[in-house]
Amino acid sequence: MVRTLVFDYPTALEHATRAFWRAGYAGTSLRDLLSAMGIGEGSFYNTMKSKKRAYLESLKHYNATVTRAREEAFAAAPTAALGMRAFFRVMLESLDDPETPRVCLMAGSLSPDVLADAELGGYVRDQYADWTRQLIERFAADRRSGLLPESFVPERIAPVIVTFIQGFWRTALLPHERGSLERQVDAFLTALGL
Amino acid sequence: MVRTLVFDYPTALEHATRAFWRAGYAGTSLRDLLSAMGIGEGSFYNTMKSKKRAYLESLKHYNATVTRAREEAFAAAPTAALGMRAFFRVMLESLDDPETPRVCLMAGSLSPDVLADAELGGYVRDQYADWTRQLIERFAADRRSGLLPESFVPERIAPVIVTFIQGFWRTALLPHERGSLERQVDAFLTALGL
DNA sequence: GCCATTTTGTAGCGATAGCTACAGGAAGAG
DNA sequence: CTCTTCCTGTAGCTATCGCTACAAAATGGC
Repeated sequence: MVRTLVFDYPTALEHATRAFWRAGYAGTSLRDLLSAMGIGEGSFYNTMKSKKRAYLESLKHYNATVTRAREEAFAAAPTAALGMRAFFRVMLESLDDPETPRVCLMAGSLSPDVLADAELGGYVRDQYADWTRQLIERFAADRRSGLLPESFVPERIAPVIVTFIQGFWRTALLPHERGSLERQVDAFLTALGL
Repeated sequence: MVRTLVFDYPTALEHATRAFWRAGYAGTSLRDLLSAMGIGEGSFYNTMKSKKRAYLESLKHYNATVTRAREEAFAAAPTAALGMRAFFRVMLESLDDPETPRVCLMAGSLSPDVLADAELGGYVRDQYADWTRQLIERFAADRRSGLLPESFVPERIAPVIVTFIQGFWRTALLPHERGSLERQVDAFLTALGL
């Protein structure tokens, strides 16, 4: 080794993630990204090699932090039903914070431009498949324990929840009075028997 | 008047609509649009004046045809519950047609780039507000007739359906075996009591 | 202190974005 | 048939896209 990196990689990745989080993949230009990260083209292409890879790394970082916090809220609850409520509560709370973009980086990745790329699309698809599977397993466990009725079929309900969440983030883009989305979530989960 | 338009405006608008429908607002370049419409820049800016206005006209045309067909399927059914089933059936059938884009132009307009523009965003917001109101009124009418139970609160359920539909079109972007989305819709509507 | 190696900033690449200027052609009015 | 009016195609505008070439700067090993 001869010369060391002058910038802090984790910090730069964090800033890149927030830039993508705010404006999406196509909506964030390389110049936007660089000014957010506080580095120049030279450093960027030396470590990231492409905008696409930067997005992939940002997605992984996002999932390791933001998504993880939601999953932990879900897992920490005593029942799957309460876990689901906790999961949505974390999402709703993020909408109260003006510093946090009113979108989800993962939900925003369910778009034609991201899915068109083989590597990005593959990652996103895998993540959603994993996530759906985790929901199913947790619901199935609760059903075996008698915490959920026999009529509750995890394989049927889990995908509906995943789909609703995609709609949730779209709806969050529209102006809403405080509590409107919260009521929607409550009505939705109540209808599902959660 | 001295010289008449050499191209057919309705046909050109139809082609423009399909181009936007396929690739979205930002995803459709002016060159894409022109080749789809079969006209040149001169004719385009003479009648459309801007890409933004072309998109707005395309949105209106889409709503007057595609969206209208869905709403008519909803309205023609004997009950709101059956209407909702019919509404989703029209959407699901469009997914079977390889010629039809696996997206909804209106749902795709619920995106930051479209909402960022005051005129486009205003139109989209109004359409969604109108649509939600129509759903509520129809549900309320059925409830008064005793076709829906007292526990069914239209103001609570209608927004949930609108949100779910946004997620539906996102989920439709992912590869699914035939019937998977159909089962989701059935599970969702059944849970809502429809 | 020097050298080898890596990082850094600058400057600019070709491609494409949405849009405009404008000459030339077509058609109704007289 | 001519004139006036408006439509149409071409050519090119400025700006930005993601990315690269490359020289200068910086640092650990010796």
